[in-house]
This record gives sequence, C-alpha cells and structure tokens, in this order.
Amino acid sequence: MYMTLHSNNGSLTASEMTQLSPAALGLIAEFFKVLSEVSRLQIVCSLKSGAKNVSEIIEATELGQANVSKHLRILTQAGIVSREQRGVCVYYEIANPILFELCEMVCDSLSIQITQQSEQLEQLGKLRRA
Amino acid sequence: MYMTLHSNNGSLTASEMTQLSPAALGLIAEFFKVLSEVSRLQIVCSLKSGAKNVSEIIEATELGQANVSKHLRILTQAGIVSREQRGVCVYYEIANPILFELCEMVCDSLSIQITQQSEQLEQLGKLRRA
DNA sequence: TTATTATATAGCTATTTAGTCATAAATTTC
DNA sequence: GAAATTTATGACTAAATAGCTATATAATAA
Repeated sequence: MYMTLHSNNGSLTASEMTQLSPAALGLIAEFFKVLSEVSRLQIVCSLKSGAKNVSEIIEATELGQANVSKHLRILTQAGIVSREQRGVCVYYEIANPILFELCEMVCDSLSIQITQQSEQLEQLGKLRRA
Repeated sequence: MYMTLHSNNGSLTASEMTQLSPAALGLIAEFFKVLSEVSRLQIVCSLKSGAKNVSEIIEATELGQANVSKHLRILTQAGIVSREQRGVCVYYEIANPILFELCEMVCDSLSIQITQQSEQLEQLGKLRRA
C-alpha cells in the first residue's frame, strides 16, 4: 500500500516517507523544481521584505518583464506566492513561508559540506607538503 | 554586501537569507534541482532503509541500469548519498539526512494546500447547490 | 474615445537533460 | 587467461524550459 500526500490528516512522518507513492513523489519533485531556478529564488527573496508589484520585482531582480511574469505564474501555481490585483498593478506576496525554512536548511547543509570539503582539501595540502 | 554560504560559521538565519548572493542562490537552486526528479527521489527513498548496491537499487526502483548509474553520480556529487566499493559491488547510502526533513516539510505543506483547495471546492459546490 | 501604463501571453531559439543502447572498465570466478 | 558479473560512460534522441521579442489584454487618465 502506498501512502498518499493527504493520508493521516496531512501529516507524514519521516518513517512513512519510505512508502510514498510515485504520484506523491511527483508532487514533491514538482515543488522542488519550482525552487530550482535562480531567477525564481531571486524573485522569492525580493518578496521577503513584503508584497511587491511586478514592476517592483523587475526592478529588484533586474530580470526581463516577460520572464518575471512567467516565473510569477509558476510560483503562484505552486502556491508559493499569492496574487492580488490593485488597480492596474498586481501585487505578489509570499504565501508559503515554509520556503525560507527550506532554504535555510539547505544553506546550513551546503555550508557544512563546503566547510568539510575545504577542511579535507586543507588536510590534503598538509599531506602534500609533508 | 552579499552573504555567502559559509559566512557566520555555516549558519544563516532566515532574515539573512534576503541578501543571499546570486552565487549562493545558484548553489541552493542546484541542490533543489537534484531533488526535482522523481527517479532520484525514488532512489533516495529506496535507500531510506539502509545502504544498497546498484543492482539492489535497480530492483527496488525498476529503473534502467545506465539511468540509475547516472542519477547516483548526480546524487553523490550533490553530497546527498555516499559511495563505497565492496568488491565488485558499489554500495550507496544516504549521506545527508536533511533530505527527509525537507521532503517531510514539503509533504506537509502540499497536504495543507491540497486540503485547503478541496475545502474551497467543497464550499463552491455548496454555493452552487444553494 | 484615445492614450498610457502595467501585466500577461504567444511564438521562437538555444540549452539542458532524462532515458536508452552499446560499450568500456573493474572485479571475481573458473 | 577467459568468462561472467557489476558498474560506469559515451553517443544519441526526445522533451522540457529559460529567456527574448512582439503583441495582447486590462485598467486608468486625459
């Protein structure tokens, strides 16, 4: 029996994850894919300080207009940002703060890796010099 | 001034993330990209119960041999799994357990979204029937 | 209405990459 | 050494997509 994403009232423990169905893995993969583009991470980061309209996002990220528009559509569909029209302008806002936790965890993890690698390189250097 | 990944002894707070450099965002994006493929998530899940050699992974995931080999290379380079040769066989193992936390968080998040969406759809149904 | 501004979208190109097949490389067994 | 087994790699194809330009749509102002 596979585990679906909304079994158990929407909460999955790590041990249950082993049995995630291909469909659930597909949703997870899709979510990660949305976060796997530098441009989209830039946009999200630019919204960290609060809601911005498209023009403001373009200015903050220095990306092209059409490009930003497309990325915002992807982020909205993924439920990561929310969209609100105010007159001519459309304001976007972080809708899913989980994202920053995720990034933080990845940052920490990568930092540790980088630190370990540089330590290993240093050890290697010492061995060479010896 | 941009924040690099290994500033502050490898620990970044959420508030600092706003100022991540494009280079740091690139590393984060790359990490997420590795996790954005169903096949790789399948492989990782198959390793949840412990180390497996390539043949065992192929059996567990039902993916092609060359394909698995390539994915394992990508996962290894990303520091997500580790590689150990024992005779003819090569055993892979989860090296970065952060991954399961990440998946769990995404699962929870997605579950909540799906629940909310289905509730909204239900509300919509009630309105239509009324 | 017309003009202007803000955002979205269609069409296109170039790049990336997952998957497959064939083959190479490495290890063990006979 | 030869054969068999396990894993890795190179070549190729098909599909996905980021970014661009041009254009469409929507809202406001004149």
